[in-house]
Amino acid sequence: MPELPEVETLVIQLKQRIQGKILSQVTVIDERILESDPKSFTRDTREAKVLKIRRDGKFIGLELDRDRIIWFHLGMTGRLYWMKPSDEKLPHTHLLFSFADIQEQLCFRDVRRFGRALLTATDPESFPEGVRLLGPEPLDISADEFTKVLCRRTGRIKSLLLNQRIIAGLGNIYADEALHRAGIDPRKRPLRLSRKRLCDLHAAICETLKEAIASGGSTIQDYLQLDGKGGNFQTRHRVYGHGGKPCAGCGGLIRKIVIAGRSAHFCPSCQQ
DNA sequence: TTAGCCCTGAGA
DNA sequence: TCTCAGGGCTAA
Repeated sequence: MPELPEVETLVIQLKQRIQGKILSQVTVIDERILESDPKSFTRDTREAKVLKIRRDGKFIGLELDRDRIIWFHLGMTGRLYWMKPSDEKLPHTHLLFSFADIQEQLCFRDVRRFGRALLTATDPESFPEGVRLLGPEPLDISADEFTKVLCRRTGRIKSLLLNQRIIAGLGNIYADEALHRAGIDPRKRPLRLSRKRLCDLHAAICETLKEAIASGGSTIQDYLQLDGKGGNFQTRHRVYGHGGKPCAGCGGLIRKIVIAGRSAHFCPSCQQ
């Protein structure tokens, strides 16, 4: 379940390895992962130079010369990894990218195929809808803007944080963790939260995301960094995956409930 | 706003 | 063999 910190970690590592490099060949193994025509995906990227790597919410974009961008969304189990010529290709590997001057191949695999890849032009109108409709990045906006975005909404705070059109990049892990840090019950509606508490939530989100990026993200099931190493932030989770265990803050039991079809973990006494 | 669907592997 | 995990999309 790669969220903003996991995707940001990959983007940092991709910048170090492939920024400025030339794509020598792109191989489509399973075209079901593509939202673009497979033929043009390989044709229009061949011999292209990677000018820049960008992150928009949970999307990764490789900006190429020739006015093209390769977009990846990792869904739940999507991974980008390096494969040495001597390595055996992992099952469920759908795309291979070879670069001039790099021996290893960059691979895109996704066991559950919730992820996707596509090629677009560079004008924002051509971007994938998921990128075009993205809400603001939590780390880029002020507490005031964050409050404005949320206060008009009537849904439950947890569901709103997961909605990419409202705020970009949060998923189940970091929404639960930030709500716990801010002491807010995930079932609460923003209308019933004071401005001060929404500001606290914004601060908690930023703090959680920054710590997670510094830890290389959270490795729970599938997520690994480009070089196959795991992140470390999972050891600092306070509620996510801790249902039925004692809360580090008060010793009470952490509850796991379902809100709009998504699991939510929280401490009923610390979060009101 | 929310339920259901897609998809596959892990664990009961 | 069944249930669960969940990001994002669609339909109700």
